[in-house]
Amino acid sequence: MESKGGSSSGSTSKCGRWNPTAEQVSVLSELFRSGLRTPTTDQIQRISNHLSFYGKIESKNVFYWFQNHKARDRHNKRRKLSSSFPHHSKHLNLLHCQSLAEMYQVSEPENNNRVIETLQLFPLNSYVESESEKLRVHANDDENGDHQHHHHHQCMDHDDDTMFSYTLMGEQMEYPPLDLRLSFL
Amino acid sequence: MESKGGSSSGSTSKCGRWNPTAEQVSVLSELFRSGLRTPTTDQIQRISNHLSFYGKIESKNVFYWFQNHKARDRHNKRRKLSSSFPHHSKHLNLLHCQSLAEMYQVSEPENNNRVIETLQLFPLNSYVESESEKLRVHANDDENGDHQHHHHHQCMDHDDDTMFSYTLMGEQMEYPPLDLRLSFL
DNA sequence: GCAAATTAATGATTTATTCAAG
DNA sequence: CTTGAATAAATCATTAATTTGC
Repeated sequence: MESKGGSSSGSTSKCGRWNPTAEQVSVLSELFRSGLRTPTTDQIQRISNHLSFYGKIESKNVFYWFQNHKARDRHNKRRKLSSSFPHHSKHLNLLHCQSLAEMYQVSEPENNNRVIETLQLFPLNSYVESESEKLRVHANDDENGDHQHHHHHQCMDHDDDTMFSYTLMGEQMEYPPLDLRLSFL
Repeated sequence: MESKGGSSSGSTSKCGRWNPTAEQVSVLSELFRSGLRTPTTDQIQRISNHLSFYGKIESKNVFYWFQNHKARDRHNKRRKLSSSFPHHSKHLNLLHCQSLAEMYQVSEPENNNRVIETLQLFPLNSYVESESEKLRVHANDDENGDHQHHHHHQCMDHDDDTMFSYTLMGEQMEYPPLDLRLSFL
């Protein structure tokens, strides 16, 4: 609420640290997106000048913003790459590949094999994957039987890859309660 | 009505497309609410396995469900956010894709001169994706403005790089539009 | 009550962007 | 500079809800 309270000279926050307004962040993000990564001193000065219209800002804030943003962006990208492997890329992987396991057989994670501990039982305490770190596991996937080749017409071939139900377990069971049903993760 | 007619192997519908049962949707929603957004192949497999108890399902259905749900959730949140911005007046409520103007980098006397050749306007509400989602900012290393792929899209197809004006968005605005605000560089 | 017609949801495809290996 | 990998956005398409006339 305070981030845009003062239109120009941000009086809201105690001047502990720069608190960018939404507009400032937008402009900075756009500059970043446009390819600007390490602005020159001159550019920093200009950016700061113009952003001062939206709130209190100093040149060093701009400098730090770009530095932090560059680093975090790189970090995020790296994490994203390492943690998510191809499930599906268009219909190449998921739909056309006979065995995804061949492609996705990643090595066994050392000790982090199981997934999302928080979810394992009751997920009532909502685990949120935050921007700082979404816990993600490169679990070795066992076979994924996604082999479909569907063309533009329906009549889809249902290779029911995972066709076993709880009836295997013997008795006729009711639907398990919702919260228990999540335990498979 | 018939959506759960077949308890397990959905024989009800003609296999046009997956028709999730209420239980399946419940579980998926619960997982989503718990923070799961892009399940790994392994997770998809498990989810599909366990949801098959409630009806016919395939892995790709799980995958698509999460994709769609994530996208639509994000979309809804974005719209909600943008509509709940009574703060700054007029020009702030640009919703989706609109590329209003392009701007050029003025020639910097220095050699370090980033380009910013064609900027599409970015959504102003993009600074908050959702409460459980990371702020996504992207770098772009498009240095020399050679876009070899421009498409015919309906929403944004502005190639006239010299056409822009403030008046597009209204008459008197407090803040210049974002893409123009970059012209100070 | 019931279906044809219409609308709203949502499953499934296609397209556009992105970073980063090569 | 090119291309691979992986989305996320946008779009297409089909199913369910619902409206409507009988």
